[in-house]
Amino acid sequence: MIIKSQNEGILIEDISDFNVAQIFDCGQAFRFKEVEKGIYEGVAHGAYLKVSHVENGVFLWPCDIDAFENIWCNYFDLGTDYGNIKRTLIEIDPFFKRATEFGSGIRILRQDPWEMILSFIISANNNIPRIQGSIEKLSEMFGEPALVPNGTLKYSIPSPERLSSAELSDIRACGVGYRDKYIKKTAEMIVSGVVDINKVLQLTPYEAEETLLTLSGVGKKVADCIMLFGFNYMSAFPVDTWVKKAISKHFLDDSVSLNEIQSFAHGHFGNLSGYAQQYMFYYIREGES
DNA sequence: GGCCAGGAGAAAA
DNA sequence: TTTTCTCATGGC
Repeated sequence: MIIKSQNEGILIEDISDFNVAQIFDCGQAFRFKEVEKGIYEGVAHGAYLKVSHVENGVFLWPCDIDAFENIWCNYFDLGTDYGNIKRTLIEIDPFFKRATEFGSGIRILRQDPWEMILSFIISANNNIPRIQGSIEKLSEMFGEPALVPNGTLKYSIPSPERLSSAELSDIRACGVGYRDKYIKKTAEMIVSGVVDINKVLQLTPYEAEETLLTLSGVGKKVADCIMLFGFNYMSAFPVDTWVKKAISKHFLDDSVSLNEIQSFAHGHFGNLSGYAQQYMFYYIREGES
């Protein structure tokens, strides 16, 4: 991997296991979207970025060396060897030969914990386009405006403080339905200090999950997504309807309970569970007919 | 018009 | 403790 600063951006040459479309379309991030063919745009950790494949690598802009080192290198998890992870998963089960070839450029982003909490509360019994729309509306209504280089306005994810003092009807107007009260109450719990999300990383995976489960609108599956995408506990294995389909088709039988799937994943994939889950999710949703 | 979407929470068994 | 019902909303 070679990093070069040019044209008000960063060019990453000789990068492997990186596919922009797969990274942003595999259901882990909701605020990056394709604005032109092959060009994705979004806001993360309070910064604005465009990403695209170019002839000899991946180009990030607008971005200087400081922003790359402080934000984006970590955000895209560039320090992790995904080739090694894929080889290990294939050794564990040959199913992953197809799944990792299909999603060969997937990476688990390192996202903002609060953004993941808000996003995945909204995700419950919902679909991805609507989740994206709701988050965007919440950001426009309650977030802070940030001027981006092309002159348009982008908005940050609304803070817990702002949402805790918002009217339920205004939150619901963003299309979140009955989840309005979950959002407000969870925001209140974080503002009041009942749950300190800054201390979650000091906890064991079990303690972290127990803590997240006390938040309103956060059950087992949502907690696992927050663990995986917001705090990067790679032992987390979120089981949604798609992963349940994949597991019952390729590994266990049809009538397995969520607990059985969890223990199966933990036993087979261990600390690679989060990676395994993401290759599986992307493959079952977009790869298999 | 019923079913589904990256389910959670409360009631009922 | 486990199972069942209800909860907005839009797309098909």
